[in-house]
Amino acid sequence: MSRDFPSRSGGAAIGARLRRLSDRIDREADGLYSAFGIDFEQRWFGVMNQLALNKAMSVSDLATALGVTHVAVSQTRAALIARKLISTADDPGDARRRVLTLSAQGRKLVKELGLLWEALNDAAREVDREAGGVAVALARLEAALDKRSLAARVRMKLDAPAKQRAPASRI
Amino acid sequence: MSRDFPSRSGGAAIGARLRRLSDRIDREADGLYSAFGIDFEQRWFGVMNQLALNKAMSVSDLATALGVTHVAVSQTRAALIARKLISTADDPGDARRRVLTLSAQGRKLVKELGLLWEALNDAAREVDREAGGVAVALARLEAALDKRSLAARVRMKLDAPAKQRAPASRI
DNA sequence: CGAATTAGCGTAAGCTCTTACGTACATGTC
DNA sequence: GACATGTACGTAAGAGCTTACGCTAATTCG
Repeated sequence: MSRDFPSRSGGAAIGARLRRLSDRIDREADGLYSAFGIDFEQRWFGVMNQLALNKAMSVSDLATALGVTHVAVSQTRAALIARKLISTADDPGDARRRVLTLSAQGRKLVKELGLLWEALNDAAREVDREAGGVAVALARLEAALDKRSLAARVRMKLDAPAKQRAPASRI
Repeated sequence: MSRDFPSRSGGAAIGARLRRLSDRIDREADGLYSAFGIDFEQRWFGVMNQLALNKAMSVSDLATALGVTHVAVSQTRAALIARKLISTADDPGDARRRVLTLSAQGRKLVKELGLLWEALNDAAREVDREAGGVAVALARLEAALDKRSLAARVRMKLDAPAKQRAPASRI
């Protein structure tokens, strides 16, 4: 909570806001799977999608592709193995690596989900357009922070004695 | 993980992305507090800020203002009471309610944090401008989803037999 | 060639929210 | 006045990530 960036719009914390947004989207997707009688969870999407696109991937490759830690991928790996949707094998070229692939059952499910995923994607694009490009804005936000971190910007502002600051206005 | 909305930019899941962004911002702010020798956590900001602005507020008022559940506020309340930054009292007009206020120590800390918060806010606005208005885009995203949910949009797309769809393109 | 360093991955525990539930209180209805 | 319903809030437990750690394997360096 209390993550403000920047904190306007009624002072709603952006962190909680972002999380609520993503939770909402996931919940709606989960609801669609249920409505279509498909035993699937949106949080598996990334791994299943990547394996459908790339045949076989390691835990660390998936982590990089999905932008999460290898631990999160490992946790999803365990859930998908339990449901027999993927399988793993040792990498003959590197004993440290595990190669994940879709099982026959997993491929079948991905095929089944194809139309729904396509429609989800179309709907997501539509909403993003209406919102004026959230994804692009987020990419720019990441780039801006990479260029100069928030902490560095704050330090610059605190070290600028000549500049006259507006009166304090917390939000 | 695997939350795609929409899923491009290397397929990074927007959910994880949003969370990483907010975690990053919080961590940078926490780092600044440490650098200035101030025992404070960015996650308390919302509650402390609201109490500084509004004198006294109930748990549910804070929850509404901050856009989180009352449970999250209650959890923060406990942490801030443990650190003697706020205090609570019964509401004479409604025995169900607890009124939270800044303690003397809390007011002193808020005063101490004033300049840093202001600089943080300026930096946040600056980054938001460079990113092309993330907060505004997020507000529009919420509004678009309120207008028509993602699930409703998906259903419309699946129920559109006349429209010819492009070949399946998972991302 | 052996030691040091880096890489891959699984497990445990923590973070910061959430939902579910229960208790107490306030309000509305008959 | 009694009962039903709604509200406020605290606690327990869960979600979905994270960090920390440890083990094994591969690579680098002297």
